[in-house]
Amino acid sequence: MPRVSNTKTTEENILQNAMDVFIEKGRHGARMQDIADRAGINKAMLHYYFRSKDKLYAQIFELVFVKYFGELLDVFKEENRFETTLKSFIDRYIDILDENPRLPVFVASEMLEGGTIVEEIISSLIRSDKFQVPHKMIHAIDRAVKSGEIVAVDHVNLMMNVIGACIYFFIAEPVFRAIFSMDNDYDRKKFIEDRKKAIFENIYYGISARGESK
Amino acid sequence: MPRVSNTKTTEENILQNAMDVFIEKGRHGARMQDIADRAGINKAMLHYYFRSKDKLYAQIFELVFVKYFGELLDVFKEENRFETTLKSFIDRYIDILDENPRLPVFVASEMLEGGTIVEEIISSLIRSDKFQVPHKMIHAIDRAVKSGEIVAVDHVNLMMNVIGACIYFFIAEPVFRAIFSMDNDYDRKKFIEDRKKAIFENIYYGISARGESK
DNA sequence: GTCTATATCTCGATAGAC
DNA sequence: GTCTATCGAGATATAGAC
Repeated sequence: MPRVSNTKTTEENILQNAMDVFIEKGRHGARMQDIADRAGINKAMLHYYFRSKDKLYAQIFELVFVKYFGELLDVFKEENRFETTLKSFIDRYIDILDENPRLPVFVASEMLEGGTIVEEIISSLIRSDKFQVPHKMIHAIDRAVKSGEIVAVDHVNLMMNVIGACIYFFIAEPVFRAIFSMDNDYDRKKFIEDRKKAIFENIYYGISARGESK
Repeated sequence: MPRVSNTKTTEENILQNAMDVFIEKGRHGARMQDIADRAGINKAMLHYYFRSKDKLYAQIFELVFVKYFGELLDVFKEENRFETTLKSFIDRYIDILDENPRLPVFVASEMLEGGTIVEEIISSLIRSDKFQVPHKMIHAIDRAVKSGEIVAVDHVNLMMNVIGACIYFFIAEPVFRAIFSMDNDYDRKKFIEDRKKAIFENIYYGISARGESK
Protein backbone atom coordinates (compact mmCIF):
# COMPACT_ATOMS: atom_id res chain seq x y z
CA MET A 1 0.00 0.00 0.00
CA PRO A 2 2.16 2.92 -1.23
CA ARG A 3 1.58 5.92 0.97
CA VAL A 4 1.89 9.02 -1.21
CA SER A 5 4.25 11.45 0.43
CA ASN A 6 2.78 14.67 -0.92
CA THR A 7 3.01 18.22 0.42
CA LYS A 8 -0.27 17.99 2.23
CA THR A 9 0.86 15.13 4.39
CA THR A 10 4.12 16.74 5.50
CA GLU A 11 2.38 20.02 6.20
CA GLU A 12 -0.30 18.30 8.28
CA ASN A 13 2.36 16.32 10.08
CA ILE A 14 4.10 19.56 11.03
CA LEU A 15 0.87 21.28 12.03
CA GLN A 16 -0.21 18.43 14.28
CA ASN A 17 3.09 18.28 16.13
CA ALA A 18 3.49 22.04 16.26
CA MET A 19 0.06 22.28 17.85
CA ASP A 20 1.03 19.82 20.55
CA VAL A 21 4.26 21.62 21.35
CA PHE A 22 2.77 25.13 21.30
CA ILE A 23 -0.13 24.11 23.53
CA GLU A 24 2.29 22.37 25.87
CA LYS A 25 4.96 25.09 26.09
CA GLY A 26 3.31 28.26 24.86
CA ARG A 27 4.40 30.62 22.13
CA HIS A 28 7.85 31.42 23.54
CA GLY A 29 8.52 28.22 25.42
CA ALA A 30 8.05 26.17 22.27
CA ARG A 31 11.23 25.26 20.37
CA MET A 32 11.44 24.74 16.64
CA GLN A 33 13.90 21.94 17.32
CA ASP A 34 11.35 20.21 19.52
CA ILE A 35 8.65 20.48 16.87
CA ALA A 36 11.01 19.12 14.22
CA ASP A 37 12.05 16.21 16.41
CA ARG A 38 8.50 15.16 17.14
CA ALA A 39 7.56 15.45 13.48
CA GLY A 40 10.57 13.34 12.57
CA ILE A 41 12.08 15.99 10.32
CA ASN A 42 14.62 18.81 10.72
CA LYS A 43 14.35 22.51 11.47
CA ALA A 44 15.05 23.60 7.91
CA MET A 45 11.84 21.93 6.80
CA LEU A 46 9.77 23.95 9.21
CA HIS A 47 11.06 27.14 7.65
CA TYR A 48 10.64 25.74 4.17
CA TYR A 49 6.93 25.21 4.81
CA PHE A 50 6.09 28.07 7.14
CA ARG A 51 8.86 30.64 6.71
CA SER A 52 9.07 31.62 10.39
CA LYS A 53 8.10 30.54 13.85
CA ASP A 54 5.67 33.45 14.12
CA LYS A 55 3.81 32.48 10.95
CA LEU A 56 3.62 28.87 12.09
CA TYR A 57 2.31 29.98 15.46
CA ALA A 58 -0.37 32.17 13.93
CA GLN A 59 -1.71 29.26 11.91
CA ILE A 60 -1.71 27.05 14.98
CA PHE A 61 -3.58 29.58 17.06
CA GLU A 62 -6.31 29.81 14.44
CA LEU A 63 -6.49 26.02 14.10
CA VAL A 64 -6.88 25.63 17.85
CA PHE A 65 -9.86 27.92 17.93
CA VAL A 66 -11.61 26.25 15.03
CA LYS A 67 -10.83 22.74 16.18
CA TYR A 68 -11.84 22.98 19.81
CA PHE A 69 -14.61 25.53 19.78
CA GLY A 70 -16.09 24.02 16.64
CA GLU A 71 -17.02 21.00 18.72
CA LEU A 72 -19.32 23.20 20.76
CA LEU A 73 -21.57 23.91 17.80
CA ASP A 74 -23.51 20.67 18.27
CA VAL A 75 -24.90 22.04 21.49
CA PHE A 76 -26.95 24.54 19.55
CA LYS A 77 -28.21 22.13 16.89
CA GLU A 78 -31.66 21.86 18.44
CA GLU A 79 -33.53 24.78 19.93
CA ASN A 80 -34.23 23.36 23.34
CA ARG A 81 -35.17 25.07 26.55
CA PHE A 82 -32.25 27.24 27.67
CA GLU A 83 -31.91 25.01 30.70
CA THR A 84 -30.97 22.13 28.41
CA THR A 85 -28.73 24.20 26.17
CA LEU A 86 -26.82 25.65 29.10
CA LYS A 87 -26.37 22.29 30.73
CA SER A 88 -25.11 20.76 27.47
CA PHE A 89 -22.80 23.68 26.86
CA ILE A 90 -21.17 23.40 30.28
CA ASP A 91 -20.91 19.60 30.06
CA ARG A 92 -19.42 19.65 26.57
CA TYR A 93 -17.08 22.57 27.23
CA ILE A 94 -15.66 21.03 30.38
CA ASP A 95 -15.25 17.69 28.61
CA ILE A 96 -13.26 19.43 25.87
CA LEU A 97 -11.10 21.19 28.45
CA ASP A 98 -10.62 17.99 30.39
CA GLU A 99 -9.28 16.37 27.23
CA ASN A 100 -7.10 19.42 26.55
CA PRO A 101 -6.41 20.85 29.98
CA ARG A 102 -3.74 23.27 28.82
CA LEU A 103 -5.99 25.05 26.36
CA PRO A 104 -7.11 27.86 28.68
CA VAL A 105 -3.57 28.62 29.80
CA PHE A 106 -2.36 28.50 26.21
CA VAL A 107 -4.93 31.05 25.08
CA ALA A 108 -4.51 33.19 28.19
CA SER A 109 -0.75 33.39 27.86
CA GLU A 110 -1.08 34.62 24.30
CA MET A 111 -2.78 37.67 25.84
CA LEU A 112 0.58 38.62 27.33
CA GLU A 113 1.42 39.74 23.81
CA GLY A 114 -1.24 42.41 24.01
CA GLY A 115 -4.11 40.60 22.40
CA THR A 116 -3.85 42.28 19.01
CA ILE A 117 -3.10 39.01 17.21
CA VAL A 118 -5.95 37.31 19.01
CA GLU A 119 -8.29 40.10 18.02
CA GLU A 120 -7.24 39.90 14.37
CA ILE A 121 -7.53 36.14 14.12
CA ILE A 122 -10.91 35.99 15.81
CA SER A 123 -12.27 38.86 13.76
CA SER A 124 -11.30 37.09 10.59
CA LEU A 125 -12.73 33.78 11.81
CA ILE A 126 -16.03 35.42 12.60
CA ARG A 127 -16.16 37.19 9.23
CA SER A 128 -15.59 33.89 7.45
CA ASP A 129 -18.20 32.17 9.63
CA LYS A 130 -15.75 29.64 11.03
CA PHE A 131 -16.44 30.71 14.60
CA GLN A 132 -20.19 30.69 15.12
CA VAL A 133 -20.40 29.65 18.75
CA PRO A 134 -20.68 33.15 20.26
CA HIS A 135 -23.59 34.19 18.07
CA LYS A 136 -25.39 30.91 18.63
CA MET A 137 -25.02 31.50 22.34
CA ILE A 138 -26.33 35.04 22.12
CA HIS A 139 -29.30 33.85 20.11
CA ALA A 140 -30.12 31.17 22.66
CA ILE A 141 -29.94 33.64 25.53
CA ASP A 142 -32.12 36.22 23.84
CA ARG A 143 -34.71 33.58 22.99
CA ALA A 144 -34.80 32.43 26.59
CA VAL A 145 -35.30 35.98 27.81
CA LYS A 146 -38.12 36.62 25.36
CA SER A 147 -39.86 33.35 26.20
CA GLY A 148 -39.76 34.26 29.86
CA GLU A 149 -37.65 31.27 30.86
CA ILE A 150 -34.95 33.49 32.33
CA VAL A 151 -34.91 37.04 33.62
CA ALA A 152 -33.63 39.86 31.44
CA VAL A 153 -29.87 39.51 31.55
CA ASP A 154 -27.13 41.03 29.46
CA HIS A 155 -25.93 38.25 27.20
CA VAL A 156 -22.27 39.32 27.24
CA ASN A 157 -22.15 39.22 31.01
CA LEU A 158 -23.90 35.87 31.15
CA MET A 159 -21.49 34.39 28.61
CA MET A 160 -18.55 35.66 30.62
CA ASN A 161 -19.92 34.18 33.81
CA VAL A 162 -20.38 30.76 32.25
CA ILE A 163 -17.10 30.60 30.36
CA GLY A 164 -15.11 32.13 33.19
CA ALA A 165 -16.46 29.58 35.65
CA CYS A 166 -15.72 26.73 33.21
CA ILE A 167 -12.13 27.60 32.39
CA TYR A 168 -11.08 28.75 35.85
CA PHE A 169 -10.41 25.30 37.26
CA PHE A 170 -8.10 24.53 34.36
CA ILE A 171 -6.11 27.67 35.02
CA ALA A 172 -5.99 27.60 38.77
CA GLU A 173 -5.87 23.94 39.68
CA PRO A 174 -2.35 24.24 41.19
CA VAL A 175 -3.50 27.15 43.33
CA PHE A 176 -6.34 25.15 44.80
CA ARG A 177 -4.15 22.10 45.22
CA ALA A 178 -1.88 24.25 47.35
CA ILE A 179 -4.67 25.89 49.32
CA PHE A 180 -6.33 22.62 50.23
CA SER A 181 -3.16 20.54 50.47
CA MET A 182 -4.51 18.09 47.93
CA ASP A 183 -2.27 15.10 47.45
CA ASN A 184 -1.45 13.81 44.00
CA ASP A 185 -4.30 11.35 43.86
CA TYR A 186 -7.33 13.37 44.82
CA ASP A 187 -10.36 12.30 42.83
CA ARG A 188 -9.98 14.62 39.88
CA LYS A 189 -12.55 12.80 37.75
CA LYS A 190 -15.19 13.17 40.42
CA PHE A 191 -14.29 16.77 41.08
CA ILE A 192 -14.74 17.64 37.43
CA GLU A 193 -18.10 15.91 37.26
CA ASP A 194 -19.26 17.77 40.37
CA ARG A 195 -17.92 20.97 38.92
CA LYS A 196 -20.24 20.74 35.91
CA LYS A 197 -23.26 20.44 38.17
CA ALA A 198 -22.10 23.22 40.49
CA ILE A 199 -21.59 25.70 37.67
CA PHE A 200 -24.91 24.91 36.06
CA GLU A 201 -26.92 25.15 39.25
CA ASN A 202 -25.33 28.34 40.48
CA ILE A 203 -25.73 30.11 37.18
CA TYR A 204 -29.07 28.75 36.06
CA TYR A 205 -30.83 29.35 39.37
CA GLY A 206 -29.30 32.79 39.32
CA ILE A 207 -31.04 33.72 36.09
CA SER A 208 -34.16 31.56 36.00
CA ALA A 209 -37.37 33.54 36.24
CA ARG A 210 -38.06 34.25 39.90
CA GLY A 211 -40.91 32.39 41.48
CA GLU A 212 -40.38 29.49 39.13
CA SER A 213 -38.54 27.72 41.92
CA LYS A 214 -37.64 24.26 40.76
CA MET B 1 17.55 65.84 53.92
CA PRO B 2 20.17 63.17 53.23
CA ARG B 3 18.56 60.08 51.78
CA VAL B 4 20.54 57.08 52.98
CA SER B 5 21.42 54.88 50.03
CA ASN B 6 21.52 51.55 51.81
CA THR B 7 21.04 48.02 50.51
CA LYS B 8 17.38 47.96 51.33
CA THR B 9 16.63 50.86 49.07
CA THR B 10 18.44 49.47 46.02
CA GLU B 11 16.86 46.10 46.54
CA GLU B 12 13.40 47.61 46.77
CA ASN B 13 14.07 49.73 43.73
CA ILE B 14 14.92 46.61 41.77
CA LEU B 15 11.94 44.68 43.09
CA GLN B 16 9.50 47.43 42.21
CA ASN B 17 10.73 47.76 38.65
CA ALA B 18 11.14 44.03 38.17
CA MET B 19 7.53 43.57 39.23
CA ASP B 20 6.35 46.05 36.62
CA VAL B 21 8.34 44.43 33.85
CA PHE B 22 7.44 40.85 34.77
CA ILE B 23 3.74 41.66 35.02
CA GLU B 24 3.91 43.50 31.71
CA LYS B 25 5.91 40.95 29.71
CA GLY B 26 5.64 37.72 31.64
CA ARG B 27 8.38 35.45 32.90
CA HIS B 28 10.08 34.82 29.55
CA GLY B 29 9.20 38.04 27.76
CA ALA B 30 10.80 40.12 30.51
CA ARG B 31 14.38 41.25 29.86
CA MET B 32 16.99 41.81 32.55
CA GLN B 33 18.23 44.75 30.50
CA ASP B 34 14.77 46.29 30.58
CA ILE B 35 14.52 45.88 34.34
CA ALA B 36 17.98 47.39 34.83
CA ASP B 37 17.15 50.36 32.59
CA ARG B 38 13.95 51.18 34.43
CA ALA B 39 15.67 50.88 37.80
CA GLY B 40 18.42 53.19 36.56
CA ILE B 41 21.19 50.64 37.17
CA ASN B 42 22.95 47.98 35.09
CA LYS B 43 22.45 44.29 34.58
CA ALA B 44 25.38 43.25 36.74
CA MET B 45 23.62 44.75 39.74
CA LEU B 46 20.60 42.57 39.25
CA HIS B 47 22.78 39.47 39.48
CA TYR B 48 24.68 40.88 42.42
CA TYR B 49 21.44 41.21 44.40
CA PHE B 50 19.42 38.26 43.13
CA ARG B 51 21.94 35.87 41.53
CA SER B 52 19.70 34.85 38.60
CA LYS B 53 16.62 35.83 36.67
CA ASP B 54 14.77 32.80 37.97
CA LYS B 55 15.44 33.68 41.60
CA LEU B 56 14.36 37.26 41.00
CA TYR B 57 11.20 36.05 39.31
CA ALA B 58 10.32 33.72 42.16
CA GLN B 59 10.52 36.60 44.64
CA ILE B 60 8.37 38.75 42.39
CA PHE B 61 5.72 36.09 42.01
CA GLU B 62 5.41 35.76 45.75
CA LEU B 63 5.31 39.53 46.23
CA VAL B 64 2.52 39.87 43.68
CA PHE B 65 0.36 37.43 45.56
CA VAL B 66 0.88 39.05 48.91
CA LYS B 67 0.52 42.59 47.60
CA TYR B 68 -2.63 42.26 45.56
CA PHE B 69 -4.53 39.57 47.37
CA GLY B 70 -3.64 41.05 50.71
CA GLU B 71 -5.83 44.00 49.84
CA LEU B 72 -8.80 41.66 49.79
CA LEU B 73 -8.49 40.90 53.48
CA ASP B 74 -10.38 44.05 54.46
CA VAL B 75 -13.49 42.55 52.93
CA PHE B 76 -13.62 40.00 55.72
CA LYS B 77 -12.91 42.39 58.60
CA GLU B 78 -16.53 42.49 59.73
CA GLU B 79 -18.78 39.48 59.79
CA ASN B 80 -21.64 40.80 57.73
CA ARG B 81 -24.39 38.99 55.92
CA PHE B 82 -22.85 36.94 53.11
CA GLU B 83 -24.71 39.14 50.66
CA THR B 84 -22.62 42.10 51.80
CA THR B 85 -19.37 40.17 51.97
CA LEU B 86 -19.82 38.74 48.48
CA LYS B 87 -20.70 42.12 47.02
CA SER B 88 -17.68 43.76 48.65
CA PHE B 89 -15.42 40.94 47.52
CA ILE B 90 -16.48 41.25 43.89
CA ASP B 91 -16.31 45.05 43.94
CA ARG B 92 -12.89 45.12 45.55
CA TYR B 93 -11.44 42.30 43.47
CA ILE B 94 -12.55 43.85 40.20
CA ASP B 95 -11.22 47.24 41.31
CA ILE B 96 -7.83 45.65 42.00
CA LEU B 97 -7.86 43.94 38.63
CA ASP B 98 -8.93 47.14 36.91
CA GLU B 99 -5.91 48.88 38.41
CA ASN B 100 -3.69 45.93 37.42
CA PRO B 101 -5.39 44.49 34.36
CA ARG B 102 -2.50 42.22 33.42
CA LEU B 103 -2.47 40.38 36.73
CA PRO B 104 -4.71 37.46 35.69
CA VAL B 105 -2.78 36.87 32.48
CA PHE B 106 0.51 37.10 34.37
CA VAL B 107 -0.53 34.46 36.86
CA ALA B 108 -2.20 32.29 34.22
CA SER B 109 0.82 32.25 31.96
CA GLU B 110 3.02 31.11 34.83
CA MET B 111 0.88 27.94 34.77
CA LEU B 112 2.45 27.12 31.41
CA GLU B 113 5.49 26.11 33.44
CA GLY B 114 3.50 23.30 34.99
CA GLY B 115 2.31 24.98 38.16
CA THR B 116 4.83 23.37 40.47
CA ILE B 117 6.42 26.69 41.39
CA VAL B 118 3.02 28.23 41.96
CA GLU B 119 2.06 25.36 44.19
CA GLU B 120 5.25 25.66 46.22
CA ILE B 121 5.01 29.40 46.69
CA ILE B 122 1.36 29.36 47.66
CA SER B 123 1.83 26.46 50.04
CA SER B 124 4.59 28.34 51.81
CA LEU B 125 2.55 31.55 51.89
CA ILE B 126 -0.37 29.74 53.47
CA ARG B 127 1.84 28.01 56.03
CA SER B 128 3.31 31.36 57.06
CA ASP B 129 -0.18 32.91 57.20
CA LYS B 130 0.63 35.54 54.58
CA PHE B 131 -2.22 34.41 52.34
CA GLN B 132 -5.36 34.24 54.44
CA VAL B 133 -7.98 35.20 51.88
CA PRO B 134 -9.03 31.67 50.88
CA HIS B 135 -9.70 30.55 54.42
CA LYS B 136 -11.57 33.73 55.26
CA MET B 137 -13.72 33.11 52.22
CA ILE B 138 -14.41 29.52 53.21
CA HIS B 139 -15.35 30.60 56.69
CA ALA B 140 -17.76 33.21 55.37
CA ILE B 141 -19.41 30.69 53.06
CA ASP B 142 -19.81 28.05 55.73
CA ARG B 143 -21.30 30.59 58.14
CA ALA B 144 -23.82 31.67 55.51
CA VAL B 145 -24.84 28.09 54.86
CA LYS B 146 -25.28 27.37 58.56
CA SER B 147 -27.30 30.54 59.13
CA GLY B 148 -29.60 29.56 56.29
CA GLU B 149 -28.82 32.63 54.22
CA ILE B 150 -27.69 30.51 51.28
CA VAL B 151 -28.34 26.95 50.23
CA ALA B 152 -25.81 24.21 50.96
CA VAL B 153 -23.09 24.73 48.40
CA ASP B 154 -19.60 23.37 48.12
CA HIS B 155 -17.30 26.23 49.07
CA VAL B 156 -14.54 25.34 46.60
CA ASN B 157 -16.97 25.39 43.70
CA LEU B 158 -18.52 28.64 44.81
CA MET B 159 -15.10 30.28 45.16
CA MET B 160 -14.18 29.11 41.68
CA ASN B 161 -17.39 30.48 40.21
CA VAL B 162 -16.86 33.89 41.76
CA ILE B 163 -13.17 34.24 41.00
CA GLY B 164 -13.49 32.76 37.52
CA ALA B 165 -16.23 35.21 36.63
CA CYS B 166 -14.20 38.12 38.02
CA ILE B 167 -10.94 37.42 36.23
CA TYR B 168 -12.39 36.28 32.92
CA PHE B 169 -12.99 39.72 31.49
CA PHE B 170 -9.38 40.65 32.14
CA ILE B 171 -8.18 37.58 30.28
CA ALA B 172 -10.58 37.58 27.39
CA GLU B 173 -11.26 41.24 26.69
CA PRO B 174 -9.63 41.08 23.21
CA VAL B 175 -11.77 38.08 22.32
CA PHE B 176 -14.96 39.93 23.15
CA ARG B 177 -13.76 43.05 21.43
CA ALA B 178 -13.36 40.98 18.29
CA ILE B 179 -16.68 39.17 18.65
CA PHE B 180 -18.68 42.34 19.14
CA SER B 181 -16.58 44.57 16.90
CA MET B 182 -15.99 46.98 19.74
CA ASP B 183 -14.15 50.07 18.65
CA ASN B 184 -11.32 51.46 20.68
CA ASP B 185 -13.45 53.79 22.72
CA TYR B 186 -16.27 51.64 24.00
CA ASP B 187 -17.25 52.61 27.50
CA ARG B 188 -14.90 50.35 29.40
CA LYS B 189 -15.48 52.08 32.75
CA LYS B 190 -19.21 51.56 32.51
CA PHE B 191 -18.81 47.99 31.35
CA ILE B 192 -16.69 47.16 34.36
CA GLU B 193 -19.16 48.74 36.77
CA ASP B 194 -21.99 46.78 35.16
CA ARG B 195 -19.90 43.66 35.30
CA LYS B 196 -19.64 43.85 39.11
CA LYS B 197 -23.41 43.98 39.41
CA ALA B 198 -23.95 41.22 36.84
CA ILE B 199 -21.59 38.81 38.59
CA PHE B 200 -23.04 39.47 42.01
CA GLU B 201 -26.65 39.08 40.93
CA ASN B 202 -26.13 35.96 38.90
CA ILE B 203 -24.16 34.22 41.61
CA TYR B 204 -25.97 35.44 44.70
CA TYR B 205 -29.47 34.71 43.36
CA GLY B 206 -28.12 31.34 42.32
CA ILE B 207 -27.25 30.39 45.89
CA SER B 208 -29.59 32.42 48.06
CA ALA B 209 -32.07 30.30 49.96
CA ARG B 210 -34.99 29.55 47.67
CA GLY B 211 -38.28 31.27 48.41
CA GLU B 212 -36.43 34.22 49.91
CA SER B 213 -37.04 36.13 46.67
CA LYS B 214 -35.67 39.60 47.05
C1' DG C 1 28.43 48.36 45.81
C1' DT C 2 28.67 49.76 41.23
C1' DC C 3 30.35 49.92 36.78
C1' DT C 4 32.22 48.25 31.76
C1' DA C 5 33.43 44.70 28.98
C1' DT C 6 32.99 40.19 27.66
C1' DA C 7 32.18 35.25 27.89
C1' DT C 8 28.88 31.76 26.89
C1' DC C 9 24.90 29.85 25.26
C1' DT C 10 20.50 29.16 23.07
C1' DC C 11 17.69 29.48 19.29
C1' DG C 12 15.61 31.02 14.92
C1' DA C 13 16.95 31.35 10.37
C1' DT C 14 19.64 30.48 6.07
C1' DA C 15 23.13 28.61 2.64
C1' DG C 16 23.97 25.21 -0.22
C1' DA C 17 24.68 20.17 -1.42
C1' DC C 18 21.92 16.35 -2.91
C1' DG D 1 11.66 18.45 -0.94
C1' DT D 2 14.96 17.15 2.33
C1' DC D 3 19.17 17.22 4.58
C1' DT D 4 23.77 19.04 7.21
C1' DA D 5 26.32 22.70 8.70
C1' DT D 6 26.61 27.21 10.16
C1' DC D 7 25.56 32.02 10.88
C1' DG D 8 24.24 35.76 13.75
C1' DA D 9 21.03 38.01 16.99
C1' DG D 10 19.96 38.46 21.49
C1' DA D 11 19.89 36.91 26.10
C1' DT D 12 21.80 35.57 30.80
C1' DA D 13 25.60 35.56 33.49
C1' DT D 14 30.37 36.67 35.06
C1' DA D 15 35.19 38.77 35.42
C1' DG D 16 37.53 42.23 37.07
C1' DA D 17 38.59 47.31 37.60
C1' DC D 18 37.24 51.06 40.53
